[in-house]
Amino acid sequence: MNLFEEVSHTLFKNRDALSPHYIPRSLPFREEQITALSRKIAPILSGRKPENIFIYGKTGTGKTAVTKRVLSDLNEYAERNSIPVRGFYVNGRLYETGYKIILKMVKFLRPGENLMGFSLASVYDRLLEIIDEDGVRVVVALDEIDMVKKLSDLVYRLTRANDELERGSISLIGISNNPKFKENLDARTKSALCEVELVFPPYNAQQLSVILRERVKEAFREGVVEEEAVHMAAAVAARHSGDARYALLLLLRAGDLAEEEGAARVTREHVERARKKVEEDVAYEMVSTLPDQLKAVLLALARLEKRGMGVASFGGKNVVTTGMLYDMYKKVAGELGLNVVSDRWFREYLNELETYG
DNA sequence: CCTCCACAGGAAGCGCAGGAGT
DNA sequence: ACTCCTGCGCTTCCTGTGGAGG
Repeated sequence: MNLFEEVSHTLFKNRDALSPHYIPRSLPFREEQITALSRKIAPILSGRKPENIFIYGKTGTGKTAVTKRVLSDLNEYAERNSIPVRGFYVNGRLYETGYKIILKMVKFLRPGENLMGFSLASVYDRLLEIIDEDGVRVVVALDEIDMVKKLSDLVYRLTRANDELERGSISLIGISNNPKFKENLDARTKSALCEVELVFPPYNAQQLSVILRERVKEAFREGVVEEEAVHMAAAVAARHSGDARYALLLLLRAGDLAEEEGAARVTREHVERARKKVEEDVAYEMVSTLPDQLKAVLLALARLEKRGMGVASFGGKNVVTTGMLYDMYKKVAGELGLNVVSDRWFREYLNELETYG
C-alpha cells in the first residue's frame, strides 16, 4: 500500500467544522434568541432606527454565531428588496479603538476609500457624510465590546451621530461575556448602549449533545465517533459553564488523539484524555501569558506548597498565610531580578490571581 | 474583657507614559 | 513640536475585623 494512502486515511471529513470560527447552518436551541434579535432589528427595514441592543452571555453560548447569522440574513433581505440597510460585524479584540472601528465602518461602506492616517475627527466626519449621501441605515455589531478602549467616547459619538444625520442612521449591537462589564460603564453610556438587553443562557448537557451530534456529522467521517464520546464531551462542557466552544474543542482534540494513535474510532476514553490535555493547555496558556510579577507570586505559592504547606489544610498548622507568602514572594522576585512591590500591591496581585481561578 | 497580631481593603498621592489639543 | 491632561501602576497611610492569648 502506498504510504500516503495510509497517512491520509483520516477520521475527519471536515476538521474546520469544529473550529470556533465555523458558523453552522443551523443553531439549535437559539431560535428564541434569533427571533428576538431579528424582531428588535426589524424596524430598520421600514425606515425606523432600531434601539441599541446589548447581548450578554458566557463564552460558547452562541452570541457571535447568532449575531452573524441575523446580520447576514438582514443584509441578504435588504439587498434582495433594495432597502438601504447594511449590517456588519466587528470584533473589539481586533479593532480595539474607536478610531479603528470608525475607520472600518468607512471601509465597509466605501471599500475603495482608505482614510488610514487621517485624524479621528475627519474620519468620523467622512463616515457621517457617506451615511448621509447614501441614506443608509447601518447596524454595527461590536463583539467583545469590553476590549474596546475608550468605549464611552465611541458610543457617545455613534449615538449622537443620529441627531446630526438627516438621512440614514447608526444602531449598535454590543456583545460581551463579561458580567462585570456593564456595571463599570458610566450611566450615560450604559443607557445608550443597553436600550434592549438579550441574555444567552448556557447550554445544558442534553442540548450540547444535540449540537455536538450535528457537528460530528459534518466534521467526522460517518460512524467514527462513538455515541459515548459525544455524551462525555457534552457532560464535561456542561459542567464547564455550558460552553459549546469548549465541547467542540474537546472533540477536536479527541479526534486528533485517536488519529495519532491510528485508532479507527473516537472513544469516550479519547475525550477523557483530550480533556486533560485541554485543561493543561488552558492552564499553560494562562500562566505563560501572565505578567512577570504574577508569575513570581504563583511561583512563591508553588514553592510553599511543595514544602508541604497546603493552602487548603485549615485544620493543622501548615497553612500558607498571606504574610508567609509575601516573604516567599520577596525572595522569588529578588532571585528573578524583579523589583519587589509593597505588600499592599502584592495583595492586589493575589486578588487578581484569585479572579483568574 | 482588653489587647495584640495578621490580614483585607479603602483613600490619597506620586511619577510616568502616552494621547489630545494647540 | 509643544504643553497639558489623564490613566495606570504603585506606595504610603489608615481603618476595620476576627482570632489568640493574657
